[in-house]
Amino acid sequence: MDLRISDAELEVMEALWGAGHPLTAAEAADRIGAERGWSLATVKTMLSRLAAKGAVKHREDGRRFLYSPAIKREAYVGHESRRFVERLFGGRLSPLVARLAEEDGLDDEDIAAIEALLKELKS
Amino acid sequence: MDLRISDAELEVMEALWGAGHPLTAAEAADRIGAERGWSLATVKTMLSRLAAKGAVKHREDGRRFLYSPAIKREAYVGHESRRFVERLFGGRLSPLVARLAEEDGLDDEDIAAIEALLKELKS
DNA sequence: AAGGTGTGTTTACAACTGTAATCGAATCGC
DNA sequence: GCGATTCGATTACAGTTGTAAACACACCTT
Repeated sequence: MDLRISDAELEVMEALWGAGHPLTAAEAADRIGAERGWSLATVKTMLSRLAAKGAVKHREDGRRFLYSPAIKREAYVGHESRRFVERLFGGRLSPLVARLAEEDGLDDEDIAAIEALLKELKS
Repeated sequence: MDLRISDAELEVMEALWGAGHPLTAAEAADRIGAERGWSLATVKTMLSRLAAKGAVKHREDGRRFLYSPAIKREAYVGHESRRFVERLFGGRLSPLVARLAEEDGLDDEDIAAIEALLKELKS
């Protein structure tokens, strides 16, 4: 998967992933527009671009489209995560943890969750 | 720091950070060109753009420049890391760890290093 | 003195991004 | 039926990115 999704496009993907069911362009815009302050036109552009990239697919429903993600969030997120640790940390996660820890990017809850995960991994 | 450094630009920054002392454009190109296969012209473009962004500074040495990073690698990397976990994981690191773990993005050595870090943190 | 060589600077140009406006066709409300 | 609304599609347009080539000027070599 060599699929790159831009920041703005990701916003739209999150709306689709979050909905859990296909959305029209207008519905997607409703789920975003508020804070982001986007016009409907912008959301439509994003959907077209995402469709061109193969990140979303659409089914016709009368004269409009119902859009849904063509890739799973986990897959995309996993891909980007690997790319990221590769790019900045030589593929190792520990230096990232170290860096965030050093800047107080971690609270106790997060730390506990990570420890639990690792414990799980070793069993 | 709202500084964005592109993939190609980062390559040049890594050369400067890696050198540990100021470099001329030609020297920077030497430290990169090989695998990346860039022309000297490309490296010069990157250095100009990085200078314009304030990511590198240059001192004159006769009729050429000696370039050095204007920001520390740790600062940049920390900034980007926060941005990344914010963007995809709501600011929590644990889901990133979970995702990578699930795709075998972690080897034993890395896991041990993380555990050691966390243990350190709690003391 | 003249021609090559190395510098930074300017210009190039297509692809991708962010952010829409416009357009032509279909449909809905009345 | 006909104007208003709503779609997707097309076009816009400036900024960033990747990847350089061209240019003007200084210096070095012969």
